Amino acid sequence: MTRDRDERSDYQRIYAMVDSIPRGCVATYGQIAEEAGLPGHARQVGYAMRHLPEGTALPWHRVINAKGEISPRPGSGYPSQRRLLRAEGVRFDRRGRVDLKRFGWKPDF
DNA sequence: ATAATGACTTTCA
DNA sequence: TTGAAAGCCATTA
Repeated sequence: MTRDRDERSDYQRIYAMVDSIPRGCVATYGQIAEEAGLPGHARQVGYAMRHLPEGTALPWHRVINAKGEISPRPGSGYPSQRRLLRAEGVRFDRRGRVDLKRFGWKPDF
């Protein structure tokens, strides 16, 4: 995975950003990518998440797409993410969408 | 090396 | 409001 000498490269930044998301908040892929210094790399953020091990301590469940919904990923983890977010105080509306206006994470730089 | 893929985003209809 | 199309770029084959 090209992580032999570029350990603190893009992926590490992405992971750091995700890990910096406060509890009870959510951030979009594009937001993370942009704040991580990777404008337009929203997809790569998703790639990074997909490569995460199952036992990761990273709060990947706080990362959602621009629509405010959970991104449809393969396998089953959708209900898990929904449950985790709800356990943190994030409210979902009828359609299963999160109000980014209220729960959207504001990076402090 | 090129081609296909995807846990995205934005814009237009 | 929804949905389709194009743009985007690292990763995979």
